[in-house]
Amino acid sequence: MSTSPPNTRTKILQATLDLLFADPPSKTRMSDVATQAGVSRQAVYLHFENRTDLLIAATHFLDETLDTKARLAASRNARSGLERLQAFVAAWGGYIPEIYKIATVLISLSKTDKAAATAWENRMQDMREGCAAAIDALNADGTLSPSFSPDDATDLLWTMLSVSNWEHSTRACGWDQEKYLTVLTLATRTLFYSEPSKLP
Amino acid sequence: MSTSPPNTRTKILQATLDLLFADPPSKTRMSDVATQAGVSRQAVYLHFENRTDLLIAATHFLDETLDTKARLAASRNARSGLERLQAFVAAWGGYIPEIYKIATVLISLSKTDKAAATAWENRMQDMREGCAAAIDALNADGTLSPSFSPDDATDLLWTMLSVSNWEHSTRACGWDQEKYLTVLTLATRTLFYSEPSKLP
DNA sequence: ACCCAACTTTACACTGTGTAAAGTTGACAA
DNA sequence: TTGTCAACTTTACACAGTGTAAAGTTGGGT
Repeated sequence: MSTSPPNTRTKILQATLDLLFADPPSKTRMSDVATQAGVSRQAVYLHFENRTDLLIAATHFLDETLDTKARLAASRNARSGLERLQAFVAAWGGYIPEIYKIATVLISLSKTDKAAATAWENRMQDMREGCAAAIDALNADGTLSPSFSPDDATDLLWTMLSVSNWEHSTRACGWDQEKYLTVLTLATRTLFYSEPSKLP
Repeated sequence: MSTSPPNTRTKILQATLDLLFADPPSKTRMSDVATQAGVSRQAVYLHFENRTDLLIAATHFLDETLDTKARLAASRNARSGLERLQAFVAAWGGYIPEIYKIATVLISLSKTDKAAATAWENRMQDMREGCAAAIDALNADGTLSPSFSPDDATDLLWTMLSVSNWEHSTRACGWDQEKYLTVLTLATRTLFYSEPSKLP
């Protein structure tokens, strides 16, 4: 609804994302953000306590523009457990590239900054719930592989869909996004799905 | 053979490892290392160009004391492809906790430091060869799952055995080392091994 | 007695974060 | 019209950590 003049706070958040997703990659120092936003460095500190605070706010800001929740909720419409698993892998796997850059910064801040660590942990816990829901759906269908308990399957799926795995797949392995999705869909299916037995 | 008086270089490297693996965790600034080694901060710069150089040297130093090569070579004695896969998972999986701390530092330096990135990449490429050898052994036995090409299987195994996956498993998932090994052994077996067909 | 290499001491440049405080400006109100 | 207030700018500085520079010190070998 609102195409009103962007206030300074919004300009700063947008500038942060612009820099974070810039190609070629650029630094995201407080002064870079300020320059990009066309305000003074001090103005940034007027709106955000510190760099971590800014980056966490930028993450939320990005969520809004990406309509994160809606996209991840799509897998809830699947009819079977397997469908739901695959829809979740596709949704989350497709989402990662769009948050990758800021996720990386947040993760690396997490090592020294409690607030960043908590912010990232919360997102990862949300994501784990998606994993749990997919595994539970398989389990309800009776098509969860007997090799894994629901909890272990959830954790393993959670691990396999981590941002760092996506990074490794697309950087170190050199897979493109399509290949990543193909392989992960197949791998998770192989790991967690087993044909329903004929017996009741 | 040599229990000769440790020279300064060795004292510095040992001090670096002491700090890196200290519990509770401690900082590893150049001054911390110097203090721990009982030398001046400048002495550290006399032996190592910069912090990255020091940490890479410490990694090699750790390799020597851990006899890395020998441990990872053990899987070469396995008789079947499956045995070899499982031996490799066990060997590498058991190795990760011992290099985890320094690996983390090297990885985080990699983001800004070309030398650190190269050093870590080299190690990961060595590790990938172990993955490839295990997958090739399966393939030679005719027990590699037809779902994956040898290359894809190698990359996927490589990804699953990454340090960050170990970190996620033992931190976020809260698995202990034994559970990590159990789950990964089972998961890699499920993914990559298939019963030999009866037909020739 | 001298020298040299290895080390220490002191001091400083540089980057980036964060704090402090005084100045500017433009909108809105009395 | 003047005043005031919030948002912003400008300038300046403290602090941590890396890395450089250069002048001491010291102890073993010749």
